[in-house]
Amino acid sequence: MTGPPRRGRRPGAPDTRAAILAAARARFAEHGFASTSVRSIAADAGVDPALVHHYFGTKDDLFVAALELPVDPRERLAGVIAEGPDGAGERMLRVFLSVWDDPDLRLPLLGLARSVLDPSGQRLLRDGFVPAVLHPVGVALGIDRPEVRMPLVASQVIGLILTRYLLEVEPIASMPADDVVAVYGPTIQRYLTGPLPSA
Amino acid sequence: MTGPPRRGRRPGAPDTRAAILAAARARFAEHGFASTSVRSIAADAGVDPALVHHYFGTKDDLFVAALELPVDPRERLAGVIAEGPDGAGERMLRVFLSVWDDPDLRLPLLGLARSVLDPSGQRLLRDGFVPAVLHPVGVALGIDRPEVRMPLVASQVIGLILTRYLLEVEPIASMPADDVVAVYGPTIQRYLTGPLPSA
DNA sequence: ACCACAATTCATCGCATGGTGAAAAACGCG
DNA sequence: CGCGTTTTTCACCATGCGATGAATTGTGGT
Repeated sequence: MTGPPRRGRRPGAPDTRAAILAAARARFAEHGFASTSVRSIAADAGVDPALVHHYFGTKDDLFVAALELPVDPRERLAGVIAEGPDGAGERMLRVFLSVWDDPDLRLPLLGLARSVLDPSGQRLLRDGFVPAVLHPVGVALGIDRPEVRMPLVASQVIGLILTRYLLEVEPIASMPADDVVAVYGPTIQRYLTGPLPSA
Repeated sequence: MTGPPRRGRRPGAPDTRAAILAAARARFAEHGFASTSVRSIAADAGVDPALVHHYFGTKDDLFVAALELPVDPRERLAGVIAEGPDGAGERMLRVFLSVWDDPDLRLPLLGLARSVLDPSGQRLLRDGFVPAVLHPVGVALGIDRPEVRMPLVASQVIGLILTRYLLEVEPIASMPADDVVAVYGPTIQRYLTGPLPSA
């Protein structure tokens, strides 16, 4: 594969890059995009701010580099679809919880979620997550009026994520995943297959 | 009542104050606290930035002045309590919707909600709204384990408010209030009086 | 007309931010 | 060693921010 002599990555100390990425992830996760300064990230990484800009470009570039998700969330939802609409609410919920409890995904997701209220994140959620991730699941499940039902699902999932992981409202934040599924599962299920007004 | 000669408010043009307040409300509602600059507010009001600081003090002072709610939200919830737990979910929902549809409250509430993810707003919601507004309602309703049930209610209400008024996810954003109540009422009701895990 | 006081503007200060380009230090290889 | 590349730092720039205090304008009361 490596045609030419492959001379990249010579010296033995480019883990600084990783340090910067880690610091960026932590900062973005805790304070969101707008309230995070490149300088603070550099300080956390013990590095000159210019170096940050040297490795990753602008602050936006750093943001997407730091918050890039290792896996496509849609893959994880495949299992939900396979078994049809019965119990799909509970299964979806388990997928979301397992994703958020994955240590590799936690910080990137927090970073994205923290920035959900400024314009870019707003569009990402409204024009990206709901129509590109959630809606297809509804279609694949074969439920009626997915364009109505999936936003309803989103409204509860967003509320849950927000209270559990961002605001850390007790006792939701420290509730075992099984209890969360037991409480919210029926809600999601009702939004998926229950009655709708003016149908 | 006015003991001394009452010499206040001499000239006939202090509606500039009101203009500043209106501009502040609009800006805060659209961009939140952090992303709003005093200068932009002054520009909107057609006024020098220093004047803003002259009337209202610091930016934080302006924020609380602009977002002061004309009424105590708890008053509006009184009617919900009176009739007991039956149908309380639907009644609570109607109260929240009527509050958010009140033109006088809309901008202040949006301003508060937009700032819900930075530390101050986070505390306001987690340590203020839930324990000081929602929890007492649960206690007054006489339901069991209100410290668990009311946060559940909060998680759905927050998700609904967010998708309907902040993110404006369709079709939730343009759904008639009656339909909203029909969809979410049973959910809230189940959180109030339905089964709980490990009880 | 004059004066006191409120309303408003001007000119700045100090600070933090994102970004840039050139210089310097560290390092591997021949 | 000494060269070339990479890594890292230094010294800046332009901008936008919140805030301050002095000056200016406007207005009403007497």
